[in-house]
Amino acid sequence: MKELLMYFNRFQALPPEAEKAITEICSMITIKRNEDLQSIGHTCLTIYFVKKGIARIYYYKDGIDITESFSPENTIIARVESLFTGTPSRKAIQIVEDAEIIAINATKLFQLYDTFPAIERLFRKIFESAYVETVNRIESIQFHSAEERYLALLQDTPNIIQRVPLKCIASYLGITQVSLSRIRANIK
Amino acid sequence: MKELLMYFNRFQALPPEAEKAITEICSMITIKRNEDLQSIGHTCLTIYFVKKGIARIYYYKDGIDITESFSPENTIIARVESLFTGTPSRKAIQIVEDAEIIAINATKLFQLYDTFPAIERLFRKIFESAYVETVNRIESIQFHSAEERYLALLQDTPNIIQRVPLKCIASYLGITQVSLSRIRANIK
DNA sequence: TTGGTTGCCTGACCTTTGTGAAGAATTAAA
DNA sequence: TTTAATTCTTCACAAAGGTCAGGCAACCAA
Repeated sequence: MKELLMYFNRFQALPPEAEKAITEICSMITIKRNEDLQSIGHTCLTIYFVKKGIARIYYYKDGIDITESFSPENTIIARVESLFTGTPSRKAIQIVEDAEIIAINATKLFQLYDTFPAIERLFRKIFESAYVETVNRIESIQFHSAEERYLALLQDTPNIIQRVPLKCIASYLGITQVSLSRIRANIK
Repeated sequence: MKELLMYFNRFQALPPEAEKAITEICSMITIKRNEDLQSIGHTCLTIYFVKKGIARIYYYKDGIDITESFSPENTIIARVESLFTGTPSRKAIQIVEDAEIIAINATKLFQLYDTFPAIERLFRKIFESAYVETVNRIESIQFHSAEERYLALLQDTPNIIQRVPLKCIASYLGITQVSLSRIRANIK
C-alpha cells in the first residue's frame, strides 16, 4: 500500500485519517497474464493502481482487438467513460504481464469525498492530470505520422514496447501490425 | 450571467453564497469574429463560457492552422494543458463568430475551492465530463474514417458545420480541406 | 467598375497505410 | 524432440488521403 500512498502524495498531501480511510476501501489483487481484470459490459466502479506488472484497456472495433491505453507500474487505470457516467463500459481491462493490483472501491471513494475534502481534491488532481495527457494524446494521434508516434513511444516509455506484444502496440498507435512491422524495419 | 449559473446547476447545485462568489470573479467580454481571445504563448489562467457565438482552440503544426476544438453557445472553453500545468500554451483561442464571453478568473476560482467545497466539486464534475468527451473523441479519430467522422459531426452538431469555415472543420477532423471537399461531393 | 482576396471545389498524381496471404521465428505443449 | 500455436515479418496489390495546381463564385475596397 506504501506505493499507492506515495503516488497520492505527489498530487496532494493527505491527513493521516484520510490515508487510513482510503486504505480501508482498497484491496489487493494478484492476477496473471492474459486474464481480464474487468470485462466488457461491466459498469466500472473500481479504480485500479498497478503496483507490479502491466495492464491495458482494450475493446473490440469490428471484431478487432484495439488497445486504448497501457498502465505500467505506479499508474492508475480506470475506464473513466463508464466510471464518470455510470453506464456499462464497452471496454475491458486486461493484464499484459503478471501483476499485483490495488483496487479502490470507487463507490466508497466517492462517499469519502464528503468526509475528506482532501481526498476529493486528490482525485480531482489525478484526473485533471489524466485529462491533460489525453488532450496531448489527441494531438499526437491526429498530427503525427505513425512512425513519429512509434518513435515517441520508444522514447517516452521504452519498457512498454519491450514488455507488450506488438499487436497491442500497433492498435494503440492506430495502425495495423503489418504497418508497425514496416516502420520497425525502416528504422534499423 | 443567468446562462452560466444554469449551466453550473446541471452539474452541481451551489449555495447562494457560492453563486455570488463565482459571479464576482467573472467578467463579460464582447469580441468580434477572427479576433484572438487568448494568444499563443500565453499561460492560461482563465476559463471561458461562451454565451453567444462560437470560439475555437487552434495551434500551428508545421505552419498550418489546426483546430483542436469548437465551443458553441453554452459551453466552457479552456486550454487545459496550460491551465492545469501552469505552463505556457502553444494554442490560442479564436472567435469564429461574433461572441459574448464570460471570463472566469481561474486563479481566484482555485482560491474559492478552499472556501466553497461545492465550487471545487462543480469544476471537478465539469472537467470529468470534458475528460470523458476527450476519451471518446480519441476513439472517433483513431478508428473511424474521415467520412464517418464528418457524418458524425453533421449529426451531432450540424449548426457548427454551417457556422464555421470548412478549413477549420477539415483540420478538426484531421484531414485537408481538399479531402473534406471530396467527402462532401461524395455524399450528395 | 475593377482588381484583390477569400472560400470552396476539382483533377492528376503521389505517399502512406490497409488487406490478404504466406513464410520465418519463437514459444508452448505433447 | 517433434508438433502445434503464437508472434512477427514480408510481399503484392488496393484504398484512403495528401500535394500541387488551377478554377470559379462571392465579397470587399478603391
